[in-house]
Amino acid sequence: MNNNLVVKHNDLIEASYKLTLEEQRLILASISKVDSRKDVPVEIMITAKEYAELFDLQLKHSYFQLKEATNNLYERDIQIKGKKQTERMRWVYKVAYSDGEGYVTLKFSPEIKLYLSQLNGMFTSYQIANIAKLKSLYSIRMYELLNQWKITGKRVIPLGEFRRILELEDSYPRFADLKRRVIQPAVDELNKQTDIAVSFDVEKQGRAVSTLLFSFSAKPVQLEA
DNA sequence: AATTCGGCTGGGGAAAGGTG
DNA sequence: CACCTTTCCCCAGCCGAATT
Repeated sequence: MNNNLVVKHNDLIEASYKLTLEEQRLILASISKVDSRKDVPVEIMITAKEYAELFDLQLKHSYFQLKEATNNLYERDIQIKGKKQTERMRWVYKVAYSDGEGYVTLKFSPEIKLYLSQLNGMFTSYQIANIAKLKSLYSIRMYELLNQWKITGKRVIPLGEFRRILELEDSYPRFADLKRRVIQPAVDELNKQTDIAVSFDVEKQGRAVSTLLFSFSAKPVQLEA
């Protein structure tokens, strides 16, 4: 057993991608099996039981969820901003579901591995338990983006950058809608379900919002359910 | 211009419930 | 314990009206 720690290079935190909640959970469960100081295991195995326990789900529902999430994940891609180019790649290059045995295996793409292992500096880490209760699509991403700046407790993100990271460039053209359907729900959920207390403000250029300003701090230690 | 608020729709998450 | 289908409800996403 490990301590279910997720460690990602910051370029991965700020990469542009979109996953469903289940796919996101699968990725995080997989990453938690990687020792960021060492090499990524060739193949990672997740059992339905582990999955259910990590995210507090009923076991009988986790089989199908896990199977579907795994198959969907195979199709997902991610764009990572390099120095000169933005690279597009897949999360995994192989997945398998073992019928009758209740587990999946997956292999991270070689390129993705670069952001998960042999890390020294420029990475963000947190416990899965801190985000296990999050259900809203963007909450987990937001948690990571904030956590990256844990030392200062402040995160400033240009609006365009925020949209790029969450792949919301073509959605919610009106900022008011983005705020109501994405930012506010995520902030509310983080305040309710995680170990940090968050508030946010905006900066305007003329009349339009140009930058998001998040402030956050660790909540006083509370009892874990 | 921008905002908030109200409301509509489609799709998906997850609960309910059942099989072997 | 492993697996599957059906059903329901929530919410992502969009839009109009009133307001600043």
